[in-house]
Amino acid sequence: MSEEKREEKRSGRTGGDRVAAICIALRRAIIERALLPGDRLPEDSLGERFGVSRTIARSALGQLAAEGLVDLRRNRIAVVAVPSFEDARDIFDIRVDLERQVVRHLAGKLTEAQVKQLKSMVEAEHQARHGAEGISIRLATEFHVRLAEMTGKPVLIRYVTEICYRAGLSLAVFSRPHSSDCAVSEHLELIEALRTGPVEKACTLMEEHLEAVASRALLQSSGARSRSLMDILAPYAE
Amino acid sequence: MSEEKREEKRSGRTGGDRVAAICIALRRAIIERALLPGDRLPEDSLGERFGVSRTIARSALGQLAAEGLVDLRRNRIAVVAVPSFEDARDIFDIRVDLERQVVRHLAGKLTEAQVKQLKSMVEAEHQARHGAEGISIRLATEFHVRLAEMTGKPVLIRYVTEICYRAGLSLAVFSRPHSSDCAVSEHLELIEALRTGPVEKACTLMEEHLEAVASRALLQSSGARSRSLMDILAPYAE
DNA sequence: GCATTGCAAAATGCATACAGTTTTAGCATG
DNA sequence: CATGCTAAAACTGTATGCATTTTGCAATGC
Repeated sequence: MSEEKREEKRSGRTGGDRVAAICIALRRAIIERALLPGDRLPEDSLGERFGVSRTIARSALGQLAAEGLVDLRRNRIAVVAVPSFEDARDIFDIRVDLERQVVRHLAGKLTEAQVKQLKSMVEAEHQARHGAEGISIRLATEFHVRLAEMTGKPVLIRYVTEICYRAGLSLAVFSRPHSSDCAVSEHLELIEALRTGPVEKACTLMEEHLEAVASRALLQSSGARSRSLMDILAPYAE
Repeated sequence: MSEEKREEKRSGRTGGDRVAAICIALRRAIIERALLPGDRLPEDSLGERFGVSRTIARSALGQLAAEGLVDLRRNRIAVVAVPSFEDARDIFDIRVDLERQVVRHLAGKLTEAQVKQLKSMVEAEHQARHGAEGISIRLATEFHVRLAEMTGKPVLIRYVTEICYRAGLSLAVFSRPHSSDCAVSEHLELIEALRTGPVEKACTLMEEHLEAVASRALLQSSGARSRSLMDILAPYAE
């Protein structure tokens, strides 16, 4: 019996979905730009890092590929997806439609508790704005995902989440470094519009916000790096 | 371009032509209502039917689960997804947005060859309208998917395809049997509007068409059946 | 009659082995 | 120094085996 198995038994964990755990870790690494588009993701190293076999790592890669975050080519090492400029444009177009639906469902219907939670998330964004760029981007993304979650509509949540992560990945390709991709003030205005109600006002605000985010992504960043996958993922392996 | 190749592009997965082949077969069986919501899909039987190991069957099920066509629960047999009424409503809401984008991209820009191809597809629908109900539904779905493909936008194609299949699955749950879910004449009008051009007219037509499809789905069909998975899939295993 | 228990069969979760392909590294050659 | 060749290393594709969990069903008790 392997070390991991013993650990599992001792901690009482029934082997709760390890594929999902890896997906979550990788999504986070990608959205925080710890993993950049094109970075390689060999099944072996992944499995080793997370203490599972290739089977599990492979399954996680398949899942992420279905979400558009990973590129799989036959007999080739998986890589973090590299969205084309056209892809990025299409992703944002779809994102606008989806998030408009979120706004329509939420405008004027947020509870006090929800408003409070959203504000605290924006506060966290504010705190992080001079720290690591990756954290800011993740927090901004999580704000949008949280909004979707507040609709309570599983299908909408799923698509908004996916498209937000893909948008974040696209920005990693096309936005210049250190451009604040999601202005904190815009999120605050959005909350206010959602709280006070008029649907059209809130929709417009969301559209303008997303269009602004997309517009800020203009220059292409390159940056050859030589980093170790094992090191990058260290903080993400549970 | 072959069906499989298109599939590869759409899902971004080349990993295993065999996985893709099973996905295609199952999608088709589901959209044709040969497989109904709730039907069980054991890895063993699937693998046996398609001549592959459980590994491959399992991977295909994972892919379809990511697309919302299959329900996976830990340690349980996979089943064809059973969308709730709310899911169905949300799926159609998203579908309207996505297909509106398709229309906006295509209106007034279709080539003669494309118009011809679309018309021939509608003709096929017309031919099939008194045959097996499943075939009609599949052809109608393929019409919408083909429209999306004509935009040449991979991201849009992927989401429209997925949402169309999910919509078809939803109709299997909620539409009464023998209600023609996608009127042939509406598809013809749509082609005409796309050909002659005015974007707004075409958009409105698409919205009305999809709203009509959704509206026709009112009663719930039940139907306990005792059928063999092996038999059902016989015509779908290449 | 109906709920409950127990057990064998069935099915999944996961690791691993092996075959086949791609990538890499080293080395010889021009 | 660049280029091409070759063999080893690295990596993926797939099947299979074992452990664990669920399921079907008959026996049991109320």
